Amino acid sequence: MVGQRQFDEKQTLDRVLETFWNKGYGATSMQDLATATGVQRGSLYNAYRDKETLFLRAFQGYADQFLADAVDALAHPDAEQALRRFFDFTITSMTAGTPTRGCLTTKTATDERADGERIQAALRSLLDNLERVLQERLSLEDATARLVIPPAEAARVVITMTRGTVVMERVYQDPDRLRGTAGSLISALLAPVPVRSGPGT
Amino acid sequence: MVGQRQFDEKQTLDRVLETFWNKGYGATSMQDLATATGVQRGSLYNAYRDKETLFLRAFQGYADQFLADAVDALAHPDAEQALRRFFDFTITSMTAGTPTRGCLTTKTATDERADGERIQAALRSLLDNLERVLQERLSLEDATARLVIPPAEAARVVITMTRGTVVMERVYQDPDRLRGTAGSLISALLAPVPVRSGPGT
DNA sequence: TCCATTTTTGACAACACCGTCAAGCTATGC
DNA sequence: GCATAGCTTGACGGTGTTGTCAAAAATGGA
Repeated sequence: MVGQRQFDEKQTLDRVLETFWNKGYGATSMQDLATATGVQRGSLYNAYRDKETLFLRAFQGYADQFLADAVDALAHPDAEQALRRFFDFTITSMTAGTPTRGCLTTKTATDERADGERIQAALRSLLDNLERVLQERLSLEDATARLVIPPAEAARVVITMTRGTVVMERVYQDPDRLRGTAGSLISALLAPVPVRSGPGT
Repeated sequence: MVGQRQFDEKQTLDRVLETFWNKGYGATSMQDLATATGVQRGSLYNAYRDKETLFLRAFQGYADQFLADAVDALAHPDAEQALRRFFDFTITSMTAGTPTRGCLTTKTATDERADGERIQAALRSLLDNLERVLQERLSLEDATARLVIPPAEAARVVITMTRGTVVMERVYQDPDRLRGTAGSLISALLAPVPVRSGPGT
């Protein structure tokens, strides 16, 4: 292999992701990415064809990590705790940085200039996967025993709610408020732990 | 008064609003607004100082109307129907147009280029007002009788949820799905109508 | 050592954007 | 009818953006 790539691809994609995350897809220029990565604009074009393709590369890494972290958060034996950890994870993620960076998926979804079909598909894919793992967790018996609506519906409500918290974060910049609202939703979704009067069914 | 304004201000602001709504704040240029309104760019600068001020003017009209429509939707004697109408109104609003225009408030909130303090304040104001009218409605007795969480918390959950549906609309473009998710949330928030065994308290 | 291949680099064309400004126009009030 | 204040118009400077390209540099293999 001659004429090897002279920049660290992983590190570059990390910084590209960070830049897109902070500034949003539409507002990020190739020059911004060049500056952030230390890789010349021309090299980025050469390596990734265009801005959209570069975004998709970076987004893929983000999506994989996000999904894995979500699965981790949900892996708690108590359904209520699992949900709380799930919301906590998303809120912590979106409120990192100064100023807070928000949620890359949501920012991109609402960015009029991120209207490429491939980008839309990538967003759908991530949300579909999140809904799937959430539904799987909520289908475990400890969850179904307390859920006041079917797991599939609850999963969709929770996913939609996380998207909502992202928007509220943008407006109010108050993580505690978000956690409070998430807690309220959890209270509504889960009935109180049934008092067991014996080793019944 | 000499040298009168030569364009219809109301019509102009309507078209400005429409353009911002369709394209988003950041992606709308003054030239776009000039083209959409038929008013020259220079005239717009002369009349409204700059893009942000022009946006605020147009947004004020939008916010007033939105709030009034929300109050209308909530003015139903049955709490469940009131909530359903509320969600229905927001979903209908955001799915109008082709392609669907989404929600102006949410698009603006997540637009990195709409970071002016006045814009942020305008967004907060609208959401605060919405939360207030929602809380008032949910504090009526027919609602409190069925709500599984306090009215203030429920109002915040519902507002956050509407923001979430906006994002989901961007990604999936499926109004029925949104209505379904809203319905699921309503089911969770409201306990079944209590069976009255008599004219008790 | 030298060649072939890929990357890097800096410059380029074309376009869009913002905000300003001087000159021209218009309508009101005298 | 005319002066004048305010609106309109078109052009300008400066900046930023995207994507391309030819020339230079780097590198592994023959």
